[in-house]
Amino acid sequence: MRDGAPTKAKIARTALGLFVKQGVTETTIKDIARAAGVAEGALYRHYPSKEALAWDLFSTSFAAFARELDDLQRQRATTRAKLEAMIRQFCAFFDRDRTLFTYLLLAQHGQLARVTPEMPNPTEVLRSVIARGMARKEISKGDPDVATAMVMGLVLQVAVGRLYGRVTRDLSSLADSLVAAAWRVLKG
Amino acid sequence: MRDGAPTKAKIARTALGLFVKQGVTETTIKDIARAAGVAEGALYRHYPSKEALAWDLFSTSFAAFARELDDLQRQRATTRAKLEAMIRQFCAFFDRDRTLFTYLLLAQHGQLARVTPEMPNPTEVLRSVIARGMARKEISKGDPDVATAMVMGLVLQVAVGRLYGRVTRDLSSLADSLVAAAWRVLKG
Amino acid sequence: MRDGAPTKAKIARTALGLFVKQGVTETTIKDIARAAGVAEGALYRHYPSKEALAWDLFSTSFAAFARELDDLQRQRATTRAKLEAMIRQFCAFFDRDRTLFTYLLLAQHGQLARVTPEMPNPTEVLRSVIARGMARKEISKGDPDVATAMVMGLVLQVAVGRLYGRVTRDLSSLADSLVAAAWRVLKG
Amino acid sequence: MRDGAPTKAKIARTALGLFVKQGVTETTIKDIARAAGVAEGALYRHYPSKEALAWDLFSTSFAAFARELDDLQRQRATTRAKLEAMIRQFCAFFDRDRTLFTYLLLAQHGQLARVTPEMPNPTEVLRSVIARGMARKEISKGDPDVATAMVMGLVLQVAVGRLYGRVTRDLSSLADSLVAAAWRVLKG
DNA sequence: TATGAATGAGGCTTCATTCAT
DNA sequence: GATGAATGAAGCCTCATTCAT
Repeated sequence: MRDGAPTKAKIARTALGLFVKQGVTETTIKDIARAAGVAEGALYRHYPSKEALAWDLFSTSFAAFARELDDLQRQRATTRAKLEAMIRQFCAFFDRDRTLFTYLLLAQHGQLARVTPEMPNPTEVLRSVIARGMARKEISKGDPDVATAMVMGLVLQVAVGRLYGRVTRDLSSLADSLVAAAWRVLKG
Repeated sequence: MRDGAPTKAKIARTALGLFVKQGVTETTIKDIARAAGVAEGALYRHYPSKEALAWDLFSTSFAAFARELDDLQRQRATTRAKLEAMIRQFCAFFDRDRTLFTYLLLAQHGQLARVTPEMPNPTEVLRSVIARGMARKEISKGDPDVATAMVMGLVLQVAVGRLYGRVTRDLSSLADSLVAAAWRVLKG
Repeated sequence: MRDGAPTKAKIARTALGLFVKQGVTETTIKDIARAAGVAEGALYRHYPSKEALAWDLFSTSFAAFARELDDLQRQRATTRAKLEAMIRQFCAFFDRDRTLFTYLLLAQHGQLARVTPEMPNPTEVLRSVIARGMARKEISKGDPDVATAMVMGLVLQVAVGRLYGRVTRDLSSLADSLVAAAWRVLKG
Repeated sequence: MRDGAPTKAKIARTALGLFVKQGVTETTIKDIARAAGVAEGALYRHYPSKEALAWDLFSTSFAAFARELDDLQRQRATTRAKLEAMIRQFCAFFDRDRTLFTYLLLAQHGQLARVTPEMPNPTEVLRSVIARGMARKEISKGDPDVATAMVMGLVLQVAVGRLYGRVTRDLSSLADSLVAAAWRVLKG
């Protein structure tokens, strides 16, 4: 993080880490500048405001992850296969970049409120898979929103446990268990 | 002489609502005072600081809820009955006081970080029930922390869905489904 | 200081102590009330404001002390006797009520600025004795204001030394030295 | 990029004047900022707090003045010459920068309480000269702390008189009288 | 582009004073 | 007379943003 990286990337990465660790509001421009090794004013050369930085960090990756999930899901035929691919992707994402995962899916900053229905959205992708599965009778019928929440919660809360150190194995190594549990929840 | 108790209660309730809606940091003393219909200084007769107010609100009810869960659990014999009682309690709590539930269990303010191991803790209560159930072979063996996270996530994420309006039925009316799903997760 | 004394006296004495120890501005009504064992509002039954309290404490005793000095001085014939009587009175006053002495003569609160020329004033009494002594040629001629300051400083700074613990004997036991020194200063 | 040094100097000088005129506690950040012609926040780029500013102003010059006195004293052989040099330095300092002199030696803000025994200290310098003079029998024997207080008071109170307008000549022009008076006090 | 000093609005808190009881 | 809760102005300080260099 010293100097090789261009300033903008350095700022983005540093800010992400601080946003996750302390929250967006609690992170000051000075914090970011100091940690990134640049001057305070430098940030404004690349982002119009702190809020814009927070949103840029969020929206870019949030949509990208949703698209990844959707691509994966499309390449599978059965609900079971789609679900499995998606959960494995969640786990892989977490293990690869815990900080970004947390920022997108666990942190309760205000960004989520700015997500519009048109934006690609991981929860929506999961929901559509589940709803289709119900229609196809591959899983038991029920409220698709409730089912989606259950599966999402199942996975995310284990990620939280990993974050806090209560869960000690990598998420990827728990993927089989997560998939099995999710499937039992959906299969009824 | 005037009785300060009603003012204190008004401040506490108002602050809770604002903390949940906007976050603790984002809520100003002026916000609280205005919404509670008191002067800014009034707050400081009842709480030493905004931070202390946020913590008092959290810690008092957090521990109380954990104790409720524990009492319930003790009065049941089987793991299944314990689990069911606890999940119903979560649902009832949510339906009765959504704001408080959110503040204690969903909001990501810094309060959770201040919970000490000695404090009664809802997650710990659930974990001990699950760990015991595994020992007694009433549920399938596995990492109790992972299982706890799964069940907790299952329930909490549905509460989140309800909060955001995606789930439209009261949690209590979904309790049966939640218990069934949780049981399938644990039963293996 | 518990209860026997009437409230007003209790407040006055307590306030004086705090004013000297911490300064008037730095002493709050709450400080006074707590130390005096009364409610905050009680003070306003006896004094219109904190400032009025500070001034009352000052002006009453300041003038009284000046009158004492003046009485003493009048009862002596020679400048030497007058000077000696006054310095002994300073010492006795300090030893008897160090706190009040400090408040009147050493503390740099704003009260001194409110002293009007008509008010009896210890420095003025000393000055008139010195000026008369010069006129009578009992002491060497010079600027009476300079001479007054020298004598006053001589005595007061020793009081300061006593206060801070650098000087360890009571002022009264140093009175002879102080008188002798003052006299040498004035005699030229 | 802008150079902060002039701003810092402006703040320091302005604050010093206000601290002397009204006292530290009675001087607000707004007062300083307005008088210095800068924004309130500017102060905090140069000093961490108002208290730190007050202390910095005090401690820097207090120690420097003590060192000056000590240098002067060392370059003289006799107690009489040392005393004379020091008193002349007091007078010159007062005449050159009355405000700073007042802040260091006359104002009763809390700074004096923070002076540690290791810090160079004008009173200590004077005391050591007097103590040595007594040991060498150049002046009459006695309590060196009492003698120090007397001489110090002699000089300082004349400065006070000058400040308040009762004494109308510059201190430097009174130096001879002060030295003579101090010497009479010490010579016994 | 980068730097970091300067700005100034606004946040948290204190505290003299008032007032209902 | 006394109590202490309530008021609200004002103080100190923070921090996103601007701007001279």
